[in-house]
Amino acid sequence: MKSTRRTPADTTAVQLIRGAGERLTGPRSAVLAALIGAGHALTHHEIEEALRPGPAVDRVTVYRVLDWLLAIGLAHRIAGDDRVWRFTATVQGRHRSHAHFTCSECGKVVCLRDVKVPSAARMPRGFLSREVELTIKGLCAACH
Amino acid sequence: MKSTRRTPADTTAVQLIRGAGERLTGPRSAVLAALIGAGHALTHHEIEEALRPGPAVDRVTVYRVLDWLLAIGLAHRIAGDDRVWRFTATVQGRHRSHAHFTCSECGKVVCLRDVKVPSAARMPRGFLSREVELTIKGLCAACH
DNA sequence: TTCGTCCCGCAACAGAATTGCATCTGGGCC
DNA sequence: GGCCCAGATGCAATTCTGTTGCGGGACGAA
Repeated sequence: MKSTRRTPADTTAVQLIRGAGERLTGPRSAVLAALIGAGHALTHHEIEEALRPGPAVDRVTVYRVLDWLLAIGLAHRIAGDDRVWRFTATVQGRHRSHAHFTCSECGKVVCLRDVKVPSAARMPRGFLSREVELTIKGLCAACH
Repeated sequence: MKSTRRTPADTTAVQLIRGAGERLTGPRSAVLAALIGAGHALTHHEIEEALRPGPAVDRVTVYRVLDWLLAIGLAHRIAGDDRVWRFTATVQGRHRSHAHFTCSECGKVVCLRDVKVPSAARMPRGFLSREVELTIKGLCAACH
């Protein structure tokens, strides 16, 4: 799918990592570029696929790069219904509340930008709300 | 925690299974009673704990009973942020849309009854919405 | 009581993610 | 440009969660 040629996503990825003052390495920019270039949330397996044409990257390294992206806030992690983590590049300015669509058939996850999420809700005594996530389950265009 | 003595949850569980016209067995009523008696969503591991004082039940049997409870609609399954399924007894009349709270610290999940969930949302072309789930992440009373 | 369905327990398996450790490297510093 | 080391990477082994196959046994209808 993706060629080894430099893409806009690559340069964006490098800029983001540099801008964050973090160490730049091959696996890091490659994984981030894959997330940026994808139109939906990627599983670890899909990320490996996307990295295929380039130099080989160890599975464990991908996991560690993803953890690192989460830690510095450049990526976001979603728990799907198939017990597999999915990752997206973080879009600036949208952190706390957002909506996702999950396909019950193929597991595909996409971020829904237009859906507004209730920002607050009544909680049991002593509970603290930090983040609100709205998940819509159904069938995607391909499985419908 | 729970004694082997018969509890209200036990009798409710037996009634629900009988009422559904399903075969009644020890593991089935025990698992359902554990779900009914708990104040929050239970993991498979927590269910095993809850069953501990009674006769031993195999791990696989617990999984199968849970699948069966899902199939006949007596239980509901929630995907937590820690890649672990959690289960609750289904409350009559509340199926399609509901809200959960997840503790980012200990992973505890509780159902929120008072929160109303947006019933519909604008979807990308060709996508079909079946179920809407609202998840609030934060800290529970114990971890706060 | 008899009997057939299907439930249970045991064992082996599968997939995702994590941990330990030795090696290598990005980039700050001279 | 070359040196150096914190920390990033690769490999192997392990943990954790959940699934599948199969033979024996129990539930409940007749």
